[in-house]
Amino acid sequence: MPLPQTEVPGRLQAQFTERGIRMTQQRRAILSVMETATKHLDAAQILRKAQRLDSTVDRSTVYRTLRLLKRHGLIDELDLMHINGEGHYYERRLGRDHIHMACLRCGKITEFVSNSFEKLKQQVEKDCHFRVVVSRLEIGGYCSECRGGAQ
Amino acid sequence: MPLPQTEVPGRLQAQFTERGIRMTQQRRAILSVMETATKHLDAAQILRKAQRLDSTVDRSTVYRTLRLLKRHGLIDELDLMHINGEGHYYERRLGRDHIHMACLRCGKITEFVSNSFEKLKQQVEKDCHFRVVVSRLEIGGYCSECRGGAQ
DNA sequence: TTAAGTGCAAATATTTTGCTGTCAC
DNA sequence: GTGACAGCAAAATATTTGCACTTAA
Repeated sequence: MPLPQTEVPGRLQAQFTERGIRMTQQRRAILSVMETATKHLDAAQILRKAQRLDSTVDRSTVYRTLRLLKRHGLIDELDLMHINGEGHYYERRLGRDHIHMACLRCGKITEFVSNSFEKLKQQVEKDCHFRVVVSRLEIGGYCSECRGGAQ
Repeated sequence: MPLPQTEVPGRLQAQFTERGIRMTQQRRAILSVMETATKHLDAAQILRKAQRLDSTVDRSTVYRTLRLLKRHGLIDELDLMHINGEGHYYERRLGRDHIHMACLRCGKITEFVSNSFEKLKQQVEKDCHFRVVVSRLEIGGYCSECRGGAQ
């Protein structure tokens, strides 16, 4: 039942071709941004970066493309515990789910892959008769650097 | 003018007194809504319900009170996997965290309390040296009624 | 008394939509 | 050629803020 880890850490673009989704210049720019991102980006940041690759990219195209990627399960939408307002963040979805931890003091985001998380999802499938498609575990708290003293 | 407050003053209100937070007529209405809610409400729904208890409650007071409750860890903010748009939902925070499962087909929200979830959080504390304060696990998928056939 | 809280209106985000022209296939 | 996709502008949502008045403690 777990997804085969066959996902080549290559191209979102390849996924598009494979699924017969039409490729455009603008989508290529947005996909490239998502592929090369080193941190979680919100829609405004994605727009800005995409426009550096293709100045014609419009805000609405970013939202439409994000929705498309989400529908196809190629990206995840995160809130990062709303540490910086009510916005949303996006990241490429790779083979394995990971936990996001947000430090309530310094704002640092840490990721953590855990077998127990996978087992927990299996338990949900079994005990709740619920077919798990996507999941998101976000934790707010204090990172090792910030938890000294009174925290 | 006293509120038509038939409910027993609940725990949220007691928490306010306990923490020395000033109580107002408007906050009492909002707290009462949160205390008696039987499902997850968004800000607009909370406003509407609170106004039925006290017609003077303003939208901004709702947002300000929700922020206050969140800061004090008395409510949780949820997205329910953004099944119905990009809005946010709120629920009272009770003793035990629970998992939210959202059916991608019928929209039903199910809750699940799991010991494994508690253990997972303990593992994060230990392995990541991260002090867990709040956590949120949301799962999107198909409930038992909706998973027949091709799902 | 007085600092905290409130409504109101306006300002900010954030996301979506209608329309018309364009482009990938 | 044609249906999907684009930009643009405006609408629809969602949330926050400045300010003068009110109120809980």
